[in-house]
Amino acid sequence: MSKATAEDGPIRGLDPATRRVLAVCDAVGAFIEYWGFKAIYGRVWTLLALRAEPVAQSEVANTLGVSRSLVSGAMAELGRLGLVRAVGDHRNAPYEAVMDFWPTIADVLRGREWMLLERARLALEAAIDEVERGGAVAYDAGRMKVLLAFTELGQTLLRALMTTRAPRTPERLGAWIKKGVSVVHRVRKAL
Amino acid sequence: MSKATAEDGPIRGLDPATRRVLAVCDAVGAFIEYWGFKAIYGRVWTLLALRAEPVAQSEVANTLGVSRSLVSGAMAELGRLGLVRAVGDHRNAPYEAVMDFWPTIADVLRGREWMLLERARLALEAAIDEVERGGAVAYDAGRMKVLLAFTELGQTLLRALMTTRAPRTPERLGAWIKKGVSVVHRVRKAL
DNA sequence: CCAAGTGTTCACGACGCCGTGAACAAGTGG
DNA sequence: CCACTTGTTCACGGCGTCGTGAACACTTGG
Repeated sequence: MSKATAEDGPIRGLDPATRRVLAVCDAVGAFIEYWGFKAIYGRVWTLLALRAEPVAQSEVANTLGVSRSLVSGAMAELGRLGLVRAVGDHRNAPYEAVMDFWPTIADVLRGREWMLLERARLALEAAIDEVERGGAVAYDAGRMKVLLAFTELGQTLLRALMTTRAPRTPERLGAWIKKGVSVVHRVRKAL
Repeated sequence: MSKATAEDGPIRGLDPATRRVLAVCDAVGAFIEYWGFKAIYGRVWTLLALRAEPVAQSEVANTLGVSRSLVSGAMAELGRLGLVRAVGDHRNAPYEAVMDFWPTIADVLRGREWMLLERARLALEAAIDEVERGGAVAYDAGRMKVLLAFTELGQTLLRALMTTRAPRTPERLGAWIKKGVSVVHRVRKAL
């Protein structure tokens, strides 16, 4: 947890708004770090997302208090993921955040969580088959089937998330999120 | 990804069922590793879950091909989390898996993801307040509100997951999982 | 035309984490 | 009673990763 945050370096003497924004950057960075990404990705993207105008890499580095090389790598990866875009075509064009990050999340879910669940599912099916035919009494086929059901539930949930598309315009996005909240409440009561 | 798996060591010459089960252990371990736990927790728990009878720590270590010290630490942590239980009260009592792992997942979600979302939410609210009153034109309050809505959606979803309790008996669990699958499908279409 | 600034690449140092093996405590069986 | 097994603790080695700073390519402004 002793990662570098915005509190390091001579960042203290900034205007209050920037400090609040840096707190948000750190919070988002910590959040997505738990999702297997690098914290710096979240911090860079969040800073770009909250800034009204595109920002140059060096300014990002200064504001976040990290080196330019780190920002360069992060920006390249974010651009490859489609989460960030250079506005203008010249080399030193400043960057802006892509606010429609759902496709990227869906891609990541598909490429990572799905493969993990699929691998577990196939292994479980093979084990069930082996135990039920070979009569290996040391293992419990019933529990295997419970775990198998969970992998299938997980894959169903993932498939639903992957095929859902959030609206791209901010107004519609707000309504969509509100609807999502109410749907979650309904499902909660249905179970 | 070059972690130690069941393929290491002299594990090759085991009966087919055990090899299938070890594949499942590795798959679950890899899955759980992406959720911020140690892979060994998942491997140990899965082995106990698939075995029909309680197992001693040393046998777990032999089967998985890891040291006893590693199994000891993992077993202590799993016991503290309520995912594993010693059957019998003497020191060398063998262990069995607790199949009702949902309360543990809920605890983890509450203690970790919730705090991360809450931190982001508070930081965002502070930033919005600062920008709207101070008129810091460099930052975009509208985008902040979009992110704030997402944190609220996430917290609503989390709260629903945390307060849901899966049934404890295997038969009911199967029905519950099936119902969950159909609910997911309905929600998918509703959006 | 050159000087300052910007973005990219790479080798390096530092840090943290994982798993091991050895030493120790506690039971068990002959 | 003693050898053997089991479980626990701890210092260590190995490994991967993260961020840095220096060197380089490229652009821009005076």
